[in-house]
Amino acid sequence: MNDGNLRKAGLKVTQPRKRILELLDEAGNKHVTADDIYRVLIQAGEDIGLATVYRVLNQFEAAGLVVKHNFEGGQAYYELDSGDHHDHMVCVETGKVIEFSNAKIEKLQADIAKEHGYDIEDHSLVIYVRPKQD
Amino acid sequence: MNDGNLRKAGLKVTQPRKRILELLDEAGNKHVTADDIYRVLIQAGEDIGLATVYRVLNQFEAAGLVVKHNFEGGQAYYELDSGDHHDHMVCVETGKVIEFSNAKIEKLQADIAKEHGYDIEDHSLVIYVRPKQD
DNA sequence: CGGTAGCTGATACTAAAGATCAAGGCGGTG
DNA sequence: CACCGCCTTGATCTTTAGTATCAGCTACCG
Repeated sequence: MNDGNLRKAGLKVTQPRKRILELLDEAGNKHVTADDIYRVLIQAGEDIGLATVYRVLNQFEAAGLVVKHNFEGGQAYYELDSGDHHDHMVCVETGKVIEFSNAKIEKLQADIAKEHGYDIEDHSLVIYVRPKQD
Repeated sequence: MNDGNLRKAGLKVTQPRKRILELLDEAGNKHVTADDIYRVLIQAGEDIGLATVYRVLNQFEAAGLVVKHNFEGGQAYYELDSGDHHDHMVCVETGKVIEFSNAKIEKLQADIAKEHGYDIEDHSLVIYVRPKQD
């Protein structure tokens, strides 16, 4: 199935890599940490090392299979790269993460970079929000 | 001079706190890490502990005196809070950091949050760029 | 099948940051 | 202006995220 993705990335189709890819797929648009993945797999009786999880996630990122986010709080969060770029809104009360994308904002960013003589390589926009109350 | 800021924050005006505040002031809009500060102060012959630097920076942040940025790369960067919010553009080649602010982007963010039933608490926008070449 | 290059898990290690605690300094009170 | 309490400090230990190392294993090409 997804094995093709691994092959295309020049990675051997091994048990740990398949499992991690599956798990990321199941997670959908939930964002998980390396440790989350490790604990779920251990719980499931897999014989996997934490180092492998970090290694594999780095390889996946380099291969463009996953995207790594550095929200606040030290740990990196990962999600499958769905292809369409999006930004994140994190609720500071519930921890919920909402994805969104807005073409105008993207455009404005490109403009600003150009004004300063740069091209955009990448960007990270995180809006920290709290439930509207009135 | 700046001692008032410390007092207002309910912090005793001590040598380390004065030194760190001075140093942040001198740094201007350059962004420094806790370790940068520590090394400069040690170099200057101060008798200061790294733990103190971290502690004081956290207190400053809580007091709203400084802003903490989590760019990529593990270390947190600090700068004096000038009051006017701005975002950052980081050159991936030179490491240069450019500050900018754009009212339209701010507005769009507020709109997006509202659409989803949230109010903005804070936000972080970092554009990673590289010099335009043609 | 069999060889080998690439992968894995355990473990040791590094770096950023926070916790602990005895000793010291700030600043209010007299 | 000297004293004393309490906040602060520096040294050090601990924690946490992530990387490096390396002997043994495994996918996959023939």
